[in-house]
Amino acid sequence: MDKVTAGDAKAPGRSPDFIREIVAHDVGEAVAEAEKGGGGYAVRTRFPPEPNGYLHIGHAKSICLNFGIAKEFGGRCNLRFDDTNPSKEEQEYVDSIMEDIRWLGWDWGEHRYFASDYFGQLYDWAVHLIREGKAYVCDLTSDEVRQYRGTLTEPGKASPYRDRSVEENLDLFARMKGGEFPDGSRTLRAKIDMAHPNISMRDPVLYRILRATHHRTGDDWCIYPMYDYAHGQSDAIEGITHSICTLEFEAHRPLYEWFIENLPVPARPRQYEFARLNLTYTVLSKRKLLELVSKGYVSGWDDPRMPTLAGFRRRGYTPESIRALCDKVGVAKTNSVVDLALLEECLRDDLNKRALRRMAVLRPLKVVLENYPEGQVEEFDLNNNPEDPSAGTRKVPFSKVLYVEREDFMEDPPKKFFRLTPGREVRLRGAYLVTCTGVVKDASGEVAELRCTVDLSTKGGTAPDGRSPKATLHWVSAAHAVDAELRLYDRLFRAENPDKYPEGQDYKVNLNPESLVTLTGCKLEPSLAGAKPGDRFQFERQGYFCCDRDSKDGATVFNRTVTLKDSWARMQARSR
RNA sequence: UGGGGAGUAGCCAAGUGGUAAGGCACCGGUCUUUGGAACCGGCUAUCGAAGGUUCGAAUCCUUCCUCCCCAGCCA
Repeated sequence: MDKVTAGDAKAPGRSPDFIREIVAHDVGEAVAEAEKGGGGYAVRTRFPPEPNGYLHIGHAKSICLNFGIAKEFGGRCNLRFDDTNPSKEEQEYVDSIMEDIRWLGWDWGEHRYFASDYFGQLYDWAVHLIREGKAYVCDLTSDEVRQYRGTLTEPGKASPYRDRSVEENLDLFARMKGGEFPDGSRTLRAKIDMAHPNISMRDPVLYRILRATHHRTGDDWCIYPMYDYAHGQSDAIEGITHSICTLEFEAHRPLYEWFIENLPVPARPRQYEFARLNLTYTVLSKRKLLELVSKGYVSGWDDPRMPTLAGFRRRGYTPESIRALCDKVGVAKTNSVVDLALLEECLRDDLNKRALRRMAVLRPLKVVLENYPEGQVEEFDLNNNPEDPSAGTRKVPFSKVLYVEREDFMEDPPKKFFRLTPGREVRLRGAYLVTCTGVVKDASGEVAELRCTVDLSTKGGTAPDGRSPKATLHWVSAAHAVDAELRLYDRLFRAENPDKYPEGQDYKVNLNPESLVTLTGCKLEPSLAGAKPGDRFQFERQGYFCCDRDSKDGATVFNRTVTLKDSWARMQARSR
């Protein structure tokens, strides 16, 4: 038995949630008991994913809760795959789940288990229930079972097979296991109470016959335990003290407890329920995520628009930012929908402190500096991160022909537009103050090029007379620029609640047609040439970007993780 | 109309009989070589409603209202 430790029940600056309060209380009693010479215990939790899909941000909340509590109280958190339905579960999913939990920053040590590890024990316990007269083999079809179950307001009625003898049940159950009966022809059911007001207590199914190759046990079994029967007993086998799950299992708790009370299990875990995480502009149901992937609405489980951990990772989110979100949303029992903006803020807060700054021009507009010497190249030292002097500086080349952002020029600007316009002086970040002197247009009248003059006395961006333009622009030297593809991602759904749609439609009508805008021919400063997939940067004035794994030599690809806050854009939107 | 839960600001969420924390969003302002960041201020909540108990109620009692979950051989 692990050592009893109280740990720190209180995260700094935050009051403990109701589950941590329960755990702290239980640990307190265990410590007191241990001091009186009793056994006591250490906290044991578990994260129990079903390997039938990729982990998403909703799982992150559960992961942080379970692993977080174990860590804070000096206990342990097991990783247990709830793999009782081989028709939906795959090895690919168990691999991705482990990768994602590790990426999030948690470690289950040696304690990785599978419900399928317990199939033998679970079977023996089912036999035990039969012997006690508390379970029976039922020959009703699934339709009949449904009819016999009753409704929310009417009691069910007993299955005609409910009173089979122990011997007959034992024989039948063994033959179910032995493969003598076709799929779906019989079930093993608990004998509880067909009139119970809680429907999950009306003789729930424990085992069904199902011929499917299991990702771990292969074809060893043709009967598989149901969740309700497998979960609590798996908890008991592992010595779980606090079995934390989401609200929809609250009604199953009496059944969870019924099994624990009626079986010779080695421990008495207790179940607690909390509200799952929901986000605006996001769907998190596994069915929908699977549909988006399998029907090609996104490029895969790790498409940067997916709310999966793999998607967030590829998009450029940090594990720290996701953990910060989980920390900030709290743990309670109210159904809630958290604003996506909170997650974005967690990310910006993290990356603002850590991401190196770079200059990248998304939509290039050529600028010729008329009075700058032809062929001359200067190198400026720019801060890698103004928030963190220890991040140092890097060299950025400057020359006569540059690119600036097309959006940073307007020939006929509205009031309060501070950037480039004919006759106006702006600062080129870290370089010089320049003034727009001319506009060159192409045959169609589009602005093709800008002419500017440089004030050579403003080297580094400060004027000797102290004048300071209102705008500072990012730029890239044309001759030194690295070409890149930039993928500008936006929310996958345009509706705050994607599940609200017109009659006869479905959630997919809310898909955002502009969730991905791909830009090619973007111009990056040369220091970005060596970026590796996964590297994150702040492209100044644009947002945070992450080098994508699609990058090849000479063909760099960056994903936009999130934009910077843009008060100009907000102002524009408001005035419209 | 059965059972199980939940209602505190636009969104989360503390609060556990002593006079409503904090975060996000939003709105101002200061500062700024990122229209970013930082900093300051605002957002002044009939605590779902109505009764009651109490010197005192978001917290206790009663009734009512609204929302969520449960009728898979899914988890």
